[in-house]
Amino acid sequence: MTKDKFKIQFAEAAEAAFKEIYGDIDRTEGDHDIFTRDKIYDGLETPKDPKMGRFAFPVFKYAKLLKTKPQEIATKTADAINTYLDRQQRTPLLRCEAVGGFLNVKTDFNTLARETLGAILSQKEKFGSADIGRNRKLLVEYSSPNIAKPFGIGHLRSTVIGNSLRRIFKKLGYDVVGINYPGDWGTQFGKMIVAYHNWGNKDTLEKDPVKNLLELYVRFHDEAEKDDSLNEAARQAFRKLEEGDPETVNLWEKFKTISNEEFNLAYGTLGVEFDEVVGESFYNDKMDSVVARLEKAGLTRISRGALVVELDDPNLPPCLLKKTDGATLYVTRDLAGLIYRWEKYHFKESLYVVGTAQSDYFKQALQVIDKLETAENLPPEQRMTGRVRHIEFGWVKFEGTSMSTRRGKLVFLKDVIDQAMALAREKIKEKNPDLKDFEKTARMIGVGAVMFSQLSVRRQKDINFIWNEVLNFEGETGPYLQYTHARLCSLLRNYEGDIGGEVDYTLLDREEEQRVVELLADFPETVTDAARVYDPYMVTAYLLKLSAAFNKVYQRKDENGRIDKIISDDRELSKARVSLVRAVQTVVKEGLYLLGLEAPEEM
RNA sequence: GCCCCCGUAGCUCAGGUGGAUAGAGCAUCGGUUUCCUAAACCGCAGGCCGCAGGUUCAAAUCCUGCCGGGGGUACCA
Repeated sequence: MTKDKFKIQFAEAAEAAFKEIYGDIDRTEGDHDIFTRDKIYDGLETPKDPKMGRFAFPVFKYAKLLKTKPQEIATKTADAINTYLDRQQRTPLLRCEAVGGFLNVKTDFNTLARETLGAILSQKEKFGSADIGRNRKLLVEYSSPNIAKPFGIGHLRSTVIGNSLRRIFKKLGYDVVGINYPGDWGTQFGKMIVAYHNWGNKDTLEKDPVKNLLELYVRFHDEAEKDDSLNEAARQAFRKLEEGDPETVNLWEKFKTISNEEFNLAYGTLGVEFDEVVGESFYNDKMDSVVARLEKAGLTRISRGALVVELDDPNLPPCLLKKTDGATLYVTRDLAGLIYRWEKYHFKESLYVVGTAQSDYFKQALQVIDKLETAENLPPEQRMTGRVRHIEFGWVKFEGTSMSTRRGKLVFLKDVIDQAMALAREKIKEKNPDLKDFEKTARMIGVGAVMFSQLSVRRQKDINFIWNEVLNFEGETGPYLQYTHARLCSLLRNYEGDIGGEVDYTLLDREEEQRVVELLADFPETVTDAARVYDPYMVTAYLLKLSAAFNKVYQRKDENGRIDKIISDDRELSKARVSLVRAVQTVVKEGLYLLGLEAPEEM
């Protein structure tokens, strides 16, 4: 956690004040002193209305213990805190005010502005960075699409969330390894192989590979409903693949190549990056040793013809390692992957950005690992239990209905991006026809709108993909943030003077401007917050607030109803305001980067 | 059946470890541009926070039950 220095100062002063006034009362709760600065720091909240102060401390909880009305506690301690602060500081930075049972704290604007804006202008995009992750290896697995299926918007969510988390943790100094783990193995390939033999051929496959693969996939499930023998054939085909039958392997390779080309195209347009791409099949030769290890630990048994590990959790079925026919399962490879990655990286943490539907499978896999490490009596530092985390997210529904690859009912990412870009072109033609980087900007905006759609709610929630909302560039959207950034850049282009050197921040005396400064000061905490809950949404919400606050400054009107311009004849005032603009631009750009969106300078 | 998640304005969502009059955006309606990019800004309107109890000085937030939606529930991933 990046701690706010103002809050720390307050907590210290409050501790001293409480002890001074209520020193003779037994202040312990259990064996903990309730008036420590840490407790007070943790009890700080943000007032509903920013006008009430930058932060606040409720004292209701002390009323019973101190046998005093909350209002009285607040009034008395507010005075004592202010006195204490006055003694400590030459220039008072904080001012405390009792309102009801709250201690509302206001920070001295000049100090806040000087420190915050100064830091942003000198650190630039490094503002908000930290080293709390130093020497900590962190793995993030995301995207992980299934080979032989088109890249639909269903896969988009993991891709976008993971990509963002990778950037957020890097910013905090973690040594991050972003991993793509495509599903290139499993019974589904048996299905594809059978489908290809029955209804496919080389020519149609080469003409439109991706489309043809989907057709085969859908047709298989269609026909398998009527004819169960197809499923049996698929199982056999998969077993042949596992046994290394050359012709089957060959076909599998072809499917893989086709899909990889499509995926890489998608990652390219989205600007999504990975440090490592390792498919499920990579673990094919690493499963035996895992199974052997589990057997040696005495954890396996045969149940209904399958090799399983029984779990202690009564809510989970046994974890299947091998099917009756000896073929492996998804979880088997995942276990191998878990162990392989642990041995390779000895990570501090390993994150799996995978949908909530697989939550039970993760529990199973992790409990198997836990049982194994316990059975082997490993010392704590050699155990990965507790370091692996399933970062789950809700479904992506389409216009209120659920998508299904099997029924061919899905939305292609490419179509979505094409439509978004088409709309972006239209808008540019309408609003800024002379724009130089026309196509490039249209792509930034279109892709930004699509990616934003995946970052606009907390990850645990389902997302309803609605065309009208994704293709809307107004209000709380990606293009709105990008537009704000472009406007900020435009101001910087228009300003003739210099920015650095002495700036008189007291000139930023409008309420709207001060609100922006306060928000800028919150950026570092926002980044650590997003990391703490593993959710880029925290950054999204922050950027929307910051942009809205800045846009208010931008269009603020003076007493005469005229726009109070940032750049005016008043050189000192302009300088102060443009410094603010520069700071906002820096933070918006960096925030967009953390989300994985590009920040156009003009649009 | 059992387990997990969710239920806030017409729609999509915010409301960190309970706190000060429940907030945004979209849509609707009205206003702002002799232009520092109106992809913006301002305003009107819109709510028994699914229902019923309980804990608390204080509950949208915590506990229990019910109703409604989604997901999972050994040989798919």
